[in-house]
Amino acid sequence: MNILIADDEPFMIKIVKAYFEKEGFNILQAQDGEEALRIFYAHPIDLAIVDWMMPKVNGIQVCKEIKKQSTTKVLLLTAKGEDEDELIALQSGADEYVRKPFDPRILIVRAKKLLQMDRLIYLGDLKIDMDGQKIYRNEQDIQATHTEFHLMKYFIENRGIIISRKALLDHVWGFDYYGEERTVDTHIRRLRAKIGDHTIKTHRGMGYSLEENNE
Amino acid sequence: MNILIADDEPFMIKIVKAYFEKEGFNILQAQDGEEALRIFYAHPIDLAIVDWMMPKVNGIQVCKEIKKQSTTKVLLLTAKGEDEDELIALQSGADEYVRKPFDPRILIVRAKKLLQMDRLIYLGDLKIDMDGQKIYRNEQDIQATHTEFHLMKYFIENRGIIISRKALLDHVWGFDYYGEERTVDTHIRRLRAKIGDHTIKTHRGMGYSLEENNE
DNA sequence: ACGGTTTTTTACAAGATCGGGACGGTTTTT
DNA sequence: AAAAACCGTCCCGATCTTGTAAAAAACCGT
Repeated sequence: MNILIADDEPFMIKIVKAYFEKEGFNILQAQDGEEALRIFYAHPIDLAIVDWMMPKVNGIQVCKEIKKQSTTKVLLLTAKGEDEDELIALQSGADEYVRKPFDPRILIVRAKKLLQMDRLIYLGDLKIDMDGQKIYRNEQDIQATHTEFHLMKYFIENRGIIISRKALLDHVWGFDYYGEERTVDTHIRRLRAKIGDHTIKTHRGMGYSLEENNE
Repeated sequence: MNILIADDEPFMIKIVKAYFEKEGFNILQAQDGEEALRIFYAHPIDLAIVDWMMPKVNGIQVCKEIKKQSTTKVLLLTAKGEDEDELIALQSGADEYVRKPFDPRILIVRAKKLLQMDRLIYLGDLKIDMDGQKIYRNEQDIQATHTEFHLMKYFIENRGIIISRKALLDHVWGFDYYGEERTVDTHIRRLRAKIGDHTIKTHRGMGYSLEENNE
């Protein structure tokens, strides 16, 4: 998850950065609006946390520019406290608005809400969207088929533990499915080809398991 | 659009009601948490604006109850002003949090944002006017029909995720619609003809999805 | 090192799914 | 009233997915 923080106060960036990195986010930083946009165009940003008052290009302009190009989430920060400003912020397309000074935990909560972290699962270079039924590898949709996705889903729900072919047939294909156990092998193989060999481990005579740490 | 307002101060309800009705919303009101839930169960509510401090059942509880049952949006109102409270509010599942006293216009903006109204969405060479019910391609109105627009709207509200035909029938045609699933295909085809083939992607055996980046 | 067993790989045919064309019925516009 | 637009359904050919079988490779205890 890449988060861009744009603020002209180095101290502010330092604080926010520290909190977000503790939560496992990857942080990119900018000191003014121009730099913010340059970074935005050069990297895949999931969320931009932008201060309103910045040199060169202000936060509102950055927000509008980002929103014109993409669906990247934007959170506006501001030292101002007028209701009027909040209106302008929201109308410029910002997804969220937080007033300075703020409790950093609130920023985290709001950021996570914007990023819909609850439906996304990260596993090494993989990202699984449980709602969207998609699997990404290095941000690229691997185009998993129906069975492949449900296989992956069941592995994730039982990650780390060894699952027998029978259990997989029962849960992915349905308990009333009648077919060869070896069919599972083929689908494991197809899935492996898409997500990388290392992620699903074979346990001879027992079944397969999804490994937490791949490498 | 049905909005439920729950607050124990009649004056508060009166103000909010007035503003929202001016915007064309249909308002239902409750004086305490118990009444709020009763109304919620009896009517299709799009958004619940709930005061934290209420007799019998408080706002947090109402929020949790609503979220347990549905995906109805909840906006919490509060006279308190602690950051701590905002955290509790968001963690209880509330979608938005507004402190009293507030500028009614902000409440409107936030409500509309939650309801995904009044928004212009850009998607490659497309522009979708959620409010005006129009879709433009290269600034040209593509003259989408009623069903086509609502199909598009639902895709946008769930962009990037794979949506089954059944889900589309349920949400675009209505959960009580009885008809062929393949009808969806035909409308997808007609929509594609107007917006370009690339935007809506087919996922064999799963459904369709609206892609963020059309390359 | 060997032979039996289990897993991986390859190949292919059956089956399911989808896109597009066409059509008739209904509603809206002219 | 006629014409146009819109909607839902059906069908067919093209395409993708899936299950199975069979060959190749890997594994394991002796």
